[in-house]
Amino acid sequence: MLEISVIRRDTDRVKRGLKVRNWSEEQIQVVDQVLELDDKRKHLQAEIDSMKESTNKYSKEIGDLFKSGKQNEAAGLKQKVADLKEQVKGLEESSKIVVETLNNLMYSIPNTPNDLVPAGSTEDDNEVYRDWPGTLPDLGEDAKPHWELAKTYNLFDLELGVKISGAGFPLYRGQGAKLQRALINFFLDRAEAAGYEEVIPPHLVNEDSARGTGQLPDKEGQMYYMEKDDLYLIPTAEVPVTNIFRGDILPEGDFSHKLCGYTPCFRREAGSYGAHVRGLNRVHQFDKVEIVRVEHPDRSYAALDEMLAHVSALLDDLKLPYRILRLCGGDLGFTSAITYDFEVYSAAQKRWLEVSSVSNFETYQSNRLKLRYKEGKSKHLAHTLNGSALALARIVAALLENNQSGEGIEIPEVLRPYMGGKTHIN
RNA sequence: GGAGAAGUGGCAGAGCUGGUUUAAUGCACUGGUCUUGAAAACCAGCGUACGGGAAACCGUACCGGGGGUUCGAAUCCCUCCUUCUCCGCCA
Repeated sequence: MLEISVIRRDTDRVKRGLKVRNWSEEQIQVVDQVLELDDKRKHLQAEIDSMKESTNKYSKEIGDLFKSGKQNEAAGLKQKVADLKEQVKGLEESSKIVVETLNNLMYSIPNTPNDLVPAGSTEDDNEVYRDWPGTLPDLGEDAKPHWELAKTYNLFDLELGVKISGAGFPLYRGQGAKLQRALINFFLDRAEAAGYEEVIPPHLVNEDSARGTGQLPDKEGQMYYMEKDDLYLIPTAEVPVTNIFRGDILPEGDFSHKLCGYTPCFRREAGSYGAHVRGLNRVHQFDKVEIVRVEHPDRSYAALDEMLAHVSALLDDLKLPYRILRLCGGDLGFTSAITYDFEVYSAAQKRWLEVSSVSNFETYQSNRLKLRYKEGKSKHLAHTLNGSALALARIVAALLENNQSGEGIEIPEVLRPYMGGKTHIN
């Protein structure tokens, strides 16, 4: 969440940010409410503290009286303390309500967008940051969508997934399963080569973790929840990997934190049905390699550029046509200051599929995580970033469609070492 | 899952018959004295959060989390979590 000190100091900027996110003037008033409540909170706290100071002093005096055998003189003081405690109790109740209300409001304020983020309300307002320079492949009318190709070559089976689990849980098999494995290994090897340390994190996380990266309370309905154990299935590796740093204070200059991890991702995607979610376009479980960085505020945007270059290189090597979008305020994630989406062109469906999202959260997550770094004697919130590199299901969809031919599906050269040297799936 | 033990500041570790504990002591760390330099020795400092203050500094809270008893809780009670030992189960 935003720092209260920032809301106080840069009130106008915070409000402008909400406007970029398409908030109404009325909604934006929440900022003023927060400041009022914080004042209230401080007042109450000061009052409570000074009363407690008195009770502490009286208690000490009582102790001294007892030790010097003047028990009867303590009675009056005891009464004073009892009265004060009664008052404190009342004030603490008020304070609790104020703090709770304040926190809820704070949680409801999204990150302030970077100045580069265009205003806008829907995905149609996203800015094309880098378009595909070439012409898009035209496979003609005979081109098959990936779900048909999957049947032809026995790559994945959605009906079996339905039988075993339900809609949206694909079962990969044969060359399709191997292709998943190949892509995961390719992505991990590339991340490792770029200096990211590989981690295999837990796939279920507790509430603190889900809150730390901002999935809670904003996206509660998006996650699978295990009530019996009070755990959430991760919607992305971002959650367990970023939470590695929850509560940390990094030593001076210690910004070598580049992590990558493969995990399955689980998303409820409630209410998303219809033709546009066919096949692998939108599923409840998919595989993804994520890259995560913790950076000094002065260098986080340089890191973001590196991450964009990293993801671009992956897609270049897979020979998939793609474009990069800079998300507009209305489409920007709640916790993000700026997000670039990568979309690949899926030639049979003739549509762009989002395969990566690379974001700088600046201090929004680190404030919730209490992730700081030391600089001299002071401590400051670090910047956190992450990006998909890459999400598999839609990459597979595009790969199958774009690479189909009479000889089967051509395997991109960079994947062949992972596919037993084969050039085609057939 | 069952039985038992334990969780104290960066680490180790006392306190746990409730009130000189503002959490002892050691190590680590920082500054200083000494030294050509270093080590050793000695001296001093050394946690986090919130609030007040220009600052020095002051106040409050924190001894796994939450709640309770009491004028007063690291210390007593309840509850949850975690770790360790033994047993059971198991990839």
